[in-house]
Amino acid sequence: MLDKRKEILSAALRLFAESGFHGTPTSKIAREAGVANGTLFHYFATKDELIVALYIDIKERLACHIEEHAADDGSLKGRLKEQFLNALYWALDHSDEFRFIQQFVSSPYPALVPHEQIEMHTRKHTQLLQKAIEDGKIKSLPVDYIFMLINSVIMGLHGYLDSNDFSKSTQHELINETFELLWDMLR
Amino acid sequence: MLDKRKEILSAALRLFAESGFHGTPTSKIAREAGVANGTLFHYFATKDELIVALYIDIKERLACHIEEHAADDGSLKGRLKEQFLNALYWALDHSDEFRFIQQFVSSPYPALVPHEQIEMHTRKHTQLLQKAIEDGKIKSLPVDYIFMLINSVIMGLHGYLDSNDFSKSTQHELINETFELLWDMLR
Amino acid sequence: MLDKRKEILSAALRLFAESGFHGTPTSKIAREAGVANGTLFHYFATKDELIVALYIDIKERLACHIEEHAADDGSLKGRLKEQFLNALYWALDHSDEFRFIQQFVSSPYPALVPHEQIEMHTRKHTQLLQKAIEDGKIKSLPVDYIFMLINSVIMGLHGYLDSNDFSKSTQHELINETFELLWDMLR
Amino acid sequence: MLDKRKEILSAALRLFAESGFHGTPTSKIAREAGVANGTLFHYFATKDELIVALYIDIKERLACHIEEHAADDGSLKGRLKEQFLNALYWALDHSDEFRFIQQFVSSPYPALVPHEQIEMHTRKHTQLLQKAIEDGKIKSLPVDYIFMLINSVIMGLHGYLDSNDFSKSTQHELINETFELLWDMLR
DNA sequence: CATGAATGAGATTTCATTCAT
DNA sequence: GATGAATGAAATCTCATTCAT
Repeated sequence: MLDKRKEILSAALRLFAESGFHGTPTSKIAREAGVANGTLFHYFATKDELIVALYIDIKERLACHIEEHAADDGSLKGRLKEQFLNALYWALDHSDEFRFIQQFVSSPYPALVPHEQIEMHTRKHTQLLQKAIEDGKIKSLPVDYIFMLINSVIMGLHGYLDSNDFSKSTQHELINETFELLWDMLR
Repeated sequence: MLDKRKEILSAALRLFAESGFHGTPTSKIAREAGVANGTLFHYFATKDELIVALYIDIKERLACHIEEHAADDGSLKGRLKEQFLNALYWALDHSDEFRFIQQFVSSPYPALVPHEQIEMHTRKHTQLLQKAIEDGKIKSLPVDYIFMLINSVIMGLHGYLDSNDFSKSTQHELINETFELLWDMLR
Repeated sequence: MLDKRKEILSAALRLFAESGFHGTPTSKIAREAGVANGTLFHYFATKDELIVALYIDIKERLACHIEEHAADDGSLKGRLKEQFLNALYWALDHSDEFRFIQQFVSSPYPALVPHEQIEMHTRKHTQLLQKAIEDGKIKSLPVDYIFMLINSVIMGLHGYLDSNDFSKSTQHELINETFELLWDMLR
Repeated sequence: MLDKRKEILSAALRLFAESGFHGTPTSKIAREAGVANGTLFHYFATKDELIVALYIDIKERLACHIEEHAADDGSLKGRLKEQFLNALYWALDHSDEFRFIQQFVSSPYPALVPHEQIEMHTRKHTQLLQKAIEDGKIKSLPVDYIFMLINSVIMGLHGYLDSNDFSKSTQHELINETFELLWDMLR
């Protein structure tokens, strides 16, 4: 085994998505990760710390993904759309991660995350929006308000696609249409 | 005490919103409800059953609220707006209920709710949308898709209002504006 | 319902035989007997009292059965055989009762039964043996020793017949043969 | 402490014999064994599992005892007698074990013991009987039938000796005489 | 670093029993 | 007598965490 820390995070993610934070004992995580019970506590002092670390880990991976796939050329609308699509495709491909995040944000855990950590990740997304507002491309509304609207729609659309059983192409169509709706709304 | 069952549900709601399902022992719920430990299990065979019962209870109360405050006269847009406002004001006035629901839906519990129960509550809301589509008032898209979009925005906006500290009038303005954005988007 | 006390005893017997004393809650007994939870405690102050009452009840019914079916005429051997057969057939026809008794005697409950109660029932059986010894029909050994031997064989044979699946006639044959073996041994 | 598992089994045996399975809380067993409450469940997943494990443990120890003390030379009768005496003396010296076994077999627990486990232990005893039948030393009856008869008498005699207060020599005499009675019966 | 036996506080649940109606 | 909601002590079992090896 190359990296026990990663094995633990990966096992934890799988199990948390399946049974929730409290339905998943640390012993089960350790077993699933192929390490001893106590080893988990070498890497994460407490279960809470593991959960928060997993949250940060996922957020970073998501940010990387969006950054990597950002088509830097093109119009502002095109770049925003790119982000929107990337976020959704990532979510569809990483439903464990997505369920974990949802669980996390509607739990008392976020209080344990250093505030700047959260800022940092959202900053990246809001920068583009900020520019779009300043350029008059979209309505002049508070950035975080717009960010919230877009985010909500992403969450909702993901849930919708996840619980229905659409074909890849139907999914693609719906995602595109939804972005257009959003764009019309914000323009 | 008039109704111990209600006392238990009410105490559970308060504590779940505060500390989460698993951060709240049944013993604390019983104490807070002013009943004996065993009494809780007289009304709810398991803690899980209590959680599901609470979910259904809240959903019913929300549905009643929206129904009661539905302005039956007026345009379709007016009636939809009424529902939108009602949902949001109810959520703002019942933040415990709202946090509970959020926790609930992003947990493994929904699997325990009989499917028809869920249908029943959404049906009421979708009927009006269905009519709006048929009358050509809003875009011809799947009802549940539109319902999802509206819902997402309600959830997001609630979270936004909840975490900022706006005055009542600013809140009102934001809610109205948001509805108008939504309406433009769907029209 | 004619006699709630009897209904309770009857339900208790069935359930005790099935799940043991401690695997059977009083609430289940009450439900099965078709009476309210608290009613059980009108008739039996405690669960222990119910168990002991049931033991005495069964012992009395067994004694009655043996007495009723005692062929008073005939040889001593014939009368003993009659008792042996009656005991076994009763046991085979009343396996719940038999399992209850077995459970009872290998539990701490017998300590709660007034000693004379026990004496009374055995007296009836030992009287005939006493006479047989005095008449020189069977070996001159302590009565309670012989009683123990016979009893043991009855218990063992019952278990044997119960766990195998013999036809009625094979059962009958085995019972007869066993008595003859016993008789030869004691003669 | 050398072996916590053994300490737990030993404490459980003592307490079960004294107060029955259900009169003995696991917490008391742990305390008596000098281990923490949770340690018990490290070795035995449930209380039931502990009870079954204890049963198997005792059965094995009994089988070992009988095997070890088997006088391999001598006549068939002599060897059978040896087994009979060994079983009885073991039972008299291990009354806790014996009471436990009695309790166990007249409870719903035997259903939890894998069938082959039971077979295995009885096999050893029945082999000698099988041989005796084949050699024409004892009556030609089913082996398990004869085994049952002998067993019943052992159980009964043990109870008899246990509840009376005989001297060692009287005990010895009774055991010998009983074997002779049995032998005459089976011969 | 890694292990996994050991811990013990605490959680859920059961159930004999009481008592107001 | 009969009821069944209410009780609360106690039982079983879980699990995050520690620590000697």
